[in-house]
Amino acid sequence: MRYTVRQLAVIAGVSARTLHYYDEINLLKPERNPANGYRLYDRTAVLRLQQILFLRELGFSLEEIREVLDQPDFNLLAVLEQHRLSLQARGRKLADLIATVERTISFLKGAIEMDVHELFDGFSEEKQKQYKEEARRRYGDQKVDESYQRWDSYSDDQKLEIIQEGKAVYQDMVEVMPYGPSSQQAQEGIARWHQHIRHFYEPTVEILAGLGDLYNDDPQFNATFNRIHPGLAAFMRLAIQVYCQSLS
Amino acid sequence: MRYTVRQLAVIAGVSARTLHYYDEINLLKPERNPANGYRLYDRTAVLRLQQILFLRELGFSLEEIREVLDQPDFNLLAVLEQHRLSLQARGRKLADLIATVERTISFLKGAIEMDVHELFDGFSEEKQKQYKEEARRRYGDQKVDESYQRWDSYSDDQKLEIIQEGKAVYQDMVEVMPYGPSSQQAQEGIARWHQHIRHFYEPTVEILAGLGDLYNDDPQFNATFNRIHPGLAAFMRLAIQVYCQSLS
DNA sequence: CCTTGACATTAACGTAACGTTATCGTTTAG
DNA sequence: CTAAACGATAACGTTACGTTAATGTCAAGG
Repeated sequence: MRYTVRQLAVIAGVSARTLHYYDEINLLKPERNPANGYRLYDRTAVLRLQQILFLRELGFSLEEIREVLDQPDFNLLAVLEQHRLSLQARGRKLADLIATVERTISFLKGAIEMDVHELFDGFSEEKQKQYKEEARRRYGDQKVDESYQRWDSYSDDQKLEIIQEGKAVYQDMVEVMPYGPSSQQAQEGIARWHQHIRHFYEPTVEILAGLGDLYNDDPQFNATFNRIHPGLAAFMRLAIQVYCQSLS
Repeated sequence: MRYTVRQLAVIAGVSARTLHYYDEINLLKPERNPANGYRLYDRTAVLRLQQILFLRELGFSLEEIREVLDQPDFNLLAVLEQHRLSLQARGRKLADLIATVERTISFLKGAIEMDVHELFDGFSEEKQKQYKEEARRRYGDQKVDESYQRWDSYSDDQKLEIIQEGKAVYQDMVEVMPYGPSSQQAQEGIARWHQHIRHFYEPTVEILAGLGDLYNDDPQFNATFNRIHPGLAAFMRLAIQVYCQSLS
């Protein structure tokens, strides 16, 4: 009994194109019917296809499969052991990747909380208290409480949206850096930033200037800004100072 | 400061071709020097490239990266969560694959033990006893014990080598099947097989003939041989019979 | 005998993300 | 002024097929 392409394809659960391709790359060459050129697969071809599909499922490339099958005295065990090692290496890489993505996710989540309320609570519990106390000293209990209320009144979606806006604001600041901190462009950027932080509280001139200092003097804030772009923290402080002068 | 392709490529640790390609697919389009058509990458391009490379490291496709970056209000967090899920799915697939390979390896190792001493001990404990008793009845205690000693004297590596040789022997038998069991080719194959099984014991004519019968009459042996090639068991028996006649 | 539908064939392009020539123009160092 | 070094574009190669497209073959029915 010999099979035509489609017959074998159906039996083996592959496409006819796949068999054509295996023929083309000399991986599985069937006999031919001289009358019409049809491919004819006999039992040995079926067996070989089984082997091919088996190894393919194990993740071997067709090239490797051909090498293995065309080597009459190949050591399947050694090949499989080797293959297992490379699969495990891939697994480790994938695990690393997932870990990285997860770290990024939690970093972003943390950064959102931070970014979101960075003006008062910052990063760690300790820092949070520090900022809060400092804020209470500088701006009074009322302002601080009001700020928290304001922020908490947003839904999660709204919070996210605001964060996105914040990112855009800082990105814009980066782009106007070449024009200098007192340039028209930079001042427009700071004005936008001014609007933006209204989501957190009603900013007074002192608060604005204080933020400019905070961005520079606090190592973590500083790092955050300079990670967006080197020199951004310093640029922001200068631009904010100019902005505040123009307000008064 | 603007960078040329190579300059940026060196800074970012990618190839110039990569930058050409990103330009080509509209992922990162630099300015052009109108005089000579050279690409010019400014700071914003550098920033965008950083983002691209970051997302690429996380396993995003360039298509996805473009969608993400060109959406000004994209939700990076949601994208990452989704991405994490697909990575984890890939991880599960890989783990399944590795498990399959490992099962195959231990199956093969088991099969080797079986294949290796199949002539006396076979597959299950029960079968093993059956074969052993049958062997003792047919060939005597001494022969059987000697056989086990002989086999046990080999190292694991040597055992593996012998198994490989066995596979080659049976493979050769398949290839000479078309010539018939009494053909020159088949008889040479049996002679080689005869040599091969010396690794297990000193074969007498009775043992040889008995093995030919065993290969056919025992369902598991029969299946093993016919899995190598349909009809191999029967072919072996016939060829062995001819071989034994020529010996006496 | 002819048509029709289901099959067969080969040829060709498309995929993702570049690597690798190959040819040709431009810039720069000596 | 020349040669090296760098820029540009064009085009093919990679993997494992999927997907048309054009064309030939076979069995069954009218």
